[in-house]
Amino acid sequence: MRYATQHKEETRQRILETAAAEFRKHGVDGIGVADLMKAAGLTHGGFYAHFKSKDALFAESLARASEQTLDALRKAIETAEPGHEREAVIARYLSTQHRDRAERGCAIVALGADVSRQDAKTRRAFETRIESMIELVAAISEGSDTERRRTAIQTVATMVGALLLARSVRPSALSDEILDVARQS
Amino acid sequence: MRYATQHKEETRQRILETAAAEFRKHGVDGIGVADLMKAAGLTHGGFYAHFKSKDALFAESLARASEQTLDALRKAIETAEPGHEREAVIARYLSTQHRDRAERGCAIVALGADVSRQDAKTRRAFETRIESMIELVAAISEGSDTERRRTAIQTVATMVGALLLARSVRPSALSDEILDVARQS
DNA sequence: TGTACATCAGTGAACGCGCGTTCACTGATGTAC
DNA sequence: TGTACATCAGTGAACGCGCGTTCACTGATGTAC
Repeated sequence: MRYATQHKEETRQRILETAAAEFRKHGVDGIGVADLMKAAGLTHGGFYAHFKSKDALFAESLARASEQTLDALRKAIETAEPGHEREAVIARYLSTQHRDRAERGCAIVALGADVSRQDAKTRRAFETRIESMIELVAAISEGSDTERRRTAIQTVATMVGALLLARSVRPSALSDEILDVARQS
Repeated sequence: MRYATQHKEETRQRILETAAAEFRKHGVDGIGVADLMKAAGLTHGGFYAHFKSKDALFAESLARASEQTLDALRKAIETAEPGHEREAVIARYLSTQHRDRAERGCAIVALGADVSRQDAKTRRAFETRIESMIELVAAISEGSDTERRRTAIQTVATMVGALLLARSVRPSALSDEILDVARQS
């Protein structure tokens, strides 16, 4: 099947998009190339025409998932009532929807532990996204530059930790309580 | 090799202890039964005389790792200068040693995402440990019962999130900065 | 305009390998006599 | 006290299976004439 020039690139993007979701849902080692390709509507044989290896796909999927996380953050800031950006971001991040849909959620919570076991190159790429996330939150925080950065790091840490905790004990009263309490910080 | 009555139980405990460390280091799917047994100084064949399945071992290892995390917390509280328990706990949890030794560290950070993908029974068992951790931190916090609980949940969430972040971007200035900032909350 | 051909994205069988699990066996040691 | 035997924790070969990866092939479509 010979296709138009952009067809292969479209397929590649579809695999990447699918993988970014599936890896978050199942973890790096929780899903294989064949199932990933099936989820993208393809057979496993074609995979290596698009990616060098499963590891390479994971590294790109992590970048994609991180960018989606940052985009969701930016969107929450944009659509928030002026002066209430911080609350809007926190409410969205610590919502039950975010807790219950790991495949579309924060890459840090879903894949952070997996990332810490990856090679230095992958971890460094991840670092730039963490830095961007901190900067985004700092921009909607109050005080001097130093204070804003500190607040941002604390806020991000609390949100990430609360979501991880809430997700690991879900569903339960404790899970809801953790989201509630963290939302009010 | 016929052994003394307690010998088998000792071996079982050794496997469990090894697994609690190896799972934290590599993730549930990152290490297999054969390597686990080798790390415990045994061959893989004997595994099923001690545990029903790898899943069953993981569930028990998770409990073991969680108990170790709680014990470390209790020890930090006990050995702290009276009135400075909270600071001692936080300093210990957010130390570079804890960041760099996942296999001996907090089960939530190392295995939280894996737990969220386990069955309901395993998640419920994990919940009781999270609850204990919150109660332990609440006991060294200030204010009314309600305030102490809220403070504890926030503190635990921030510590967990900061450690996960610091570990995933390690080693870097950002990693150290996250630990520093979170320590001062 | 119609036809033959080249292209190449995607298919699916096959590869070696390591996984979780099973099982016949071993051999050191407690026990019976 | 010495010897024969039963026990059973641990061994290591073997199982089917799914993994990541390779590769000969297919067949729809763009292009050349």
